[in-house]
Order: sequence, then structure tokens, then C-alpha cells
Amino acid sequence: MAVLIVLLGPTGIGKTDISIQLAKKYNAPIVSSDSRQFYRELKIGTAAPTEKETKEVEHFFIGSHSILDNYNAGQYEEDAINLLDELFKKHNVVILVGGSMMYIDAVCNGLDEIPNVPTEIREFWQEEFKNKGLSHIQQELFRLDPKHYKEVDLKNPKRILHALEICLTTGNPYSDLRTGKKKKRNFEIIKIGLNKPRQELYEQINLRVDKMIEKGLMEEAKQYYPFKNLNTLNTVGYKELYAHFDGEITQQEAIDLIKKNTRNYAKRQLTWFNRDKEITWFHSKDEENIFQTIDFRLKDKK
RNA sequence: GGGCAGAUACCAAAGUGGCCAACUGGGGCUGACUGUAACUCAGCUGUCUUUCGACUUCGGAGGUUCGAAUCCUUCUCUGCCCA
Repeated sequence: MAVLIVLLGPTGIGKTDISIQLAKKYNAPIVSSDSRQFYRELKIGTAAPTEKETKEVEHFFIGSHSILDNYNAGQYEEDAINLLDELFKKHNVVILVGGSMMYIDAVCNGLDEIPNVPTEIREFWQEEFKNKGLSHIQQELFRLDPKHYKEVDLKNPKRILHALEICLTTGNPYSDLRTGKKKKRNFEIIKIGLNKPRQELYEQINLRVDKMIEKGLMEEAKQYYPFKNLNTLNTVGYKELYAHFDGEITQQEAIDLIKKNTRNYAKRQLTWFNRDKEITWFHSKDEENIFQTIDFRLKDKK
């Protein structure tokens, strides 16, 4: 029986470490569901697994893309599922590790079929928003997709813009495509969540950011400064440094901001994960119990 | 020792007799989120209460006043200046 062990949790909790132990134990390859570790240019700032680690255990979706690529959760779903089909031919167990909430859900539950948006359409709505404001795009959404207008967070421009993009791309209301249906996968899923008391998590995050700076995050970020406007670089650890390079804030302010934004991100991850009742949670240091539980659940599946 | 300035909620910082449980920012907490998602967005942040509302607060003590974070006296502490 093919089993996907999903190891998730907030950033900085220690997922990489445990994933490698699990991989060795079950002779399982690791598939990343970290939407920023996909990018080979972002190593230090995403705390990507080291070369040593990726040699020890087979990893996928680590450094698989460039920040110049246009990648998204929908494509990831397709790519990841195809990959898993291949991997399960040779392995009984595969490990999915990462903290990108929607990407994990894409693999476990699937996303609706939504076409990619042409650049011109994306830019068109962005201009509309920039020039005419939020209320204008709200009205446009009301006109093009009244159903979604009622459901969407009307104060959130990104969500409205996305809906409008799809309306214009397909010629139909976005809500027509939103089924919310869960896809059936041909593998079993065991979801393991890693967490620890908030204060400890935050301290660990703060420390990790300092270490990233020591390891040369400034230099790494500087290398891609010319691309700072890319969405892929709208990432904690980089955007703050670009604000510093632009002279908006001091270096220390940038570092403190990275810490804060990472903490806030961790909290957002936890909020998302808390909705998922399939997750079995463990203290991140409670390795014995984690391994035991997984062992037990694996036997159960056989 | 003398002079001046200041002490407000977790922090910073407004308020200078009633519209003040107290602007605002930070931080924190809680939440939303099916596609650019490490994005983006929302609510809360004195206590009790689901709400209405009730109660206790603005360094301490005392006083003036119908009424004080705001005025007076005094004490404590902090900063600056003169010795």
C-alpha cells in the first residue's frame, strides 16, 4: 500500500531534520512542499536542506525551479502527483515535508481546474486597481461574478484581482470553476504536525534568522537584487533586505523585521493547519513518539 | 546641594477639567484564505460580560471640584543643567 507521510508545521520547527531521519528509516524519498525551497537561488533564506542532506536522501522539489519561473500551486499539484505516481512504483512510503499550507492541500486534496492567467490580463486588472481603486474592482467583480462577490473577502485586493483575472481569462464567472471538491488520491496519507510552545518557537525563529545572516543571507539577497520585484522574491528574508538596500530601513531594522515576519508567518501556518483535523500533532522534540506513531499507522495500513 | 523637565496600558507615545477605558504606532493575540499563498486580508489587545453594560485605571498619598489622566500640595523615581 502506498503511503504518503506528510510532515508539516510552522517554519523553523525542525521539519527537515526529522524528515531525513524518517526517510532513512523507511528508505523513502522526500518531496518538498515548501513553496520557496523550490527556487535554487534561495538557499540560505529558506533554510533549504544542505547539499549533504540532499545527497544522503533523495529529495525532490528542492532547487527544482528558478526565481524567474512562473510557478504556482496548481502546477505544483500536477507535477507533484505525477512524481508521486512514479515514486510509488518503487517505494511504499514517500515523505512530503514543508510548511506551505496551500501546496500541501494541493497534494492531499487537490485544487480545482483553473487555467493559467495570461500576463496581459493580470497586468490589466492590476492597472485598473492601481488607477481606480478598490471599490472599482469590487464593482467589476459584482458585475462579472456576483456569486463570488458575496463570498470573497472584499477588502482583500489580491483575492478580488484573482477572481477577475479568471473571469476575463475564461469568459465565465470564477465561481463556476470553484467546486471545492476533494480529489481521491491513490495513496494513503498520514499527516504529522510538529509544534512547540509559542515562545520557544519564536526564540528559535529569532536565532535562526541571526544564523542566516551569519551564513551570508545579505550576500545571497544582494545577488538577486535586480529581480526584487519578482513575486518569488516577495519572500520573508529577502523583501526586508531589499527595503534596506533601497535605503528605507537600517540593516538592524531589516533583520528585526525578518524575525517578526517569520514569526507572523509561523502563526498563519498554525492557523491554517488548525483547521485540518486529520493532523496528528507532536512536540517537535518528541521524536520517539513520532516514530512510534508512524510505525504503528504504517502497519495498520498494510 | 540648587534649577528645570518628566513619570499614561506589554513598549513607544498623544491627551492637559466633562465628548477618556483613554488618539496613534509597534509588539502580541485570534482569525480568513482553492492558485503570484513565506502572498494578501480582517478583528481583538484594562477586568468581568455573548451583547447591552458594569467595574477598576493614567508613579504614590492627600486635596480642590458637581466632575480630575488633566488643577493644587507633598512624597518617590528618572533625565538634563548649575554647583
